[in-house]
Amino acid sequence: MNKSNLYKGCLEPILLKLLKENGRMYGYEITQKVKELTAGELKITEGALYPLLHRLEAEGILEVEMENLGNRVRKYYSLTASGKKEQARSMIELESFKNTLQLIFNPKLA
Amino acid sequence: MNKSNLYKGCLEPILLKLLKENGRMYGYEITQKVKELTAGELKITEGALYPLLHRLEAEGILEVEMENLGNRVRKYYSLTASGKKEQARSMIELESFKNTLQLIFNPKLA
DNA sequence: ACAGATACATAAAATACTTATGTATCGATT
DNA sequence: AATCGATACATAAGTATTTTATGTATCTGT
Repeated sequence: MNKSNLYKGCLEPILLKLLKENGRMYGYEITQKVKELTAGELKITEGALYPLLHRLEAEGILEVEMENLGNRVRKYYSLTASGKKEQARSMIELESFKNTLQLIFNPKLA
Repeated sequence: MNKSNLYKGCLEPILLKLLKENGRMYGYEITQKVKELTAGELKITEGALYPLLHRLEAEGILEVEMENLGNRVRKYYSLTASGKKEQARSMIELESFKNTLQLIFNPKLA
């Protein structure tokens, strides 16, 4: 995902957040959106993204709609009802993660 | 390290930070300190910690002093000069990580 | 006609951690 | 004196996530 190890484990929450914000997105669009949002700091690799999309679809968290562009196919993903719950849970987990890091890295502020 | 995947990649920065704050620490002490600081939220496992300590020592980032407690041995680790640089670098990386996540999860505030 | 962008996909390797297990000492309790 | 939980080290197998590399194919602008 990136030069820094820190982003490991963040791809799923990022993906869920983007789908929540944007309704439906396709893979390539997601990679571009993240690059844009982070001014190039974070680059989602396709090798990480596509398998994740497939897994989350298999788990019923995402659903797919195929769309034809002339001769190409585009696969739009969106959150299912279960996916929306999972997204909310994921955000709570992220909050907790941030708070925990605060406790270690900014003990004065705690 | 924890139930959440998010902490992956954080162990090294946490360790370096603790050693910076406390001068020198031994493995078991580190696991207890993290548990204490985070009120039990984050538990460093020994299976993750000890190999990391060994690796960082091999890389010249940490140095060890053995200490005898009666019949037991305790291994105190501290940052080398190179380790101090690495610690500083690691904190900058963590800041950048936090800022990048902001851009994705709190786009309004950016 | 070609290069670079768009758009999907997978497989092997690397990485980082979890889980399980092992050894051994120490202190407190029964 | 025996047992248990805490202290203190260590490693190995398994799992999960991501990187790197590779592949296919279309579209767009030059």
